[in-house]
Amino acid sequence: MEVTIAEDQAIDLHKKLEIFFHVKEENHEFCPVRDIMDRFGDKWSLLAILNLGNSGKTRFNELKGKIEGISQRMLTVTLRSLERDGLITRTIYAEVPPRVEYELTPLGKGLLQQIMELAQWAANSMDEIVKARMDYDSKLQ
Amino acid sequence: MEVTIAEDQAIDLHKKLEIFFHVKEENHEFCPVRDIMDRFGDKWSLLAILNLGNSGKTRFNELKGKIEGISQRMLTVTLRSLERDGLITRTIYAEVPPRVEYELTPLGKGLLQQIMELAQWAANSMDEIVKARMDYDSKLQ
DNA sequence: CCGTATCCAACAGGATACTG
DNA sequence: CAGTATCCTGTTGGATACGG
Repeated sequence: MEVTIAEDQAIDLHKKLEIFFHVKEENHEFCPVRDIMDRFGDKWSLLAILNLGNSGKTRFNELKGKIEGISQRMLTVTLRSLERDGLITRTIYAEVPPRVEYELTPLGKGLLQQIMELAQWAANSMDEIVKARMDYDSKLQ
Repeated sequence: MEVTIAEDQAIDLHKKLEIFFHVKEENHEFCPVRDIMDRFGDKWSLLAILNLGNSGKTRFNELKGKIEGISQRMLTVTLRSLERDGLITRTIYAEVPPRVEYELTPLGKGLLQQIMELAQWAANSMDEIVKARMDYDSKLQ
């Protein structure tokens, strides 16, 4: 029974890969993995998404406090990029002092789900990776 | 019924986020998202994993041909890094000319599954992102 | 064939100072 | 408060040449 499930998953994965590579051949310019990495492979985007997911509607400096180590410049750059891609909204309130709030769009929440899956895999696999790395390094003297 | 499912998912996601941020607080040095990006946020790692998943056991230059645009240097660097983390194996055959084959480990196959999920999300969301971007840019004159 | 070594350009991103 | 502008450094990764 377990074997059957594993086999089904393997077949399913292989089909996905076939589709994926087929799409790639049809349209030479279109490669989802490259696109993912180009858009979210920077230092701060995923962390911003994650914190907005956890906190809901959040102000600029509030967010800056939550994302440890980010500079004001990079938070601005990151948020503008996410806004441009339709992953977050930016709401300006005409007050003094000014108030600006950021929030995930439905699209952004979809990405958050994917990030969480990946983060969970990473969390679960971390021990194994660290162990593999130590083994590898120890064999180089 | 649909609403119930959506609510369940929202609750599930929120629980995951709570756990995630709780872990982060307990161990200040441990942040899966940062770790993911540090390890796989480079230009070539995910593409290498993806191609090894599609092709199975693959030789160095064979892989170089499949990953469009990668230099010899970067393929070496990328493969070494993945090997160090226990995601791929490197098998050297004592022949002339030398033959070296790379293959995903079970751990690497697990990562592949995650990548595929993310790639599928990206593929499905690409139209929406492109549209959002065009809207954003058009509003800047 | 499968690398390593060296050099170098491009760019991400940090520090700092200034504004509406 | 929420940015923008400017400068500057470190790292990524491409090109090239060479070695086992």
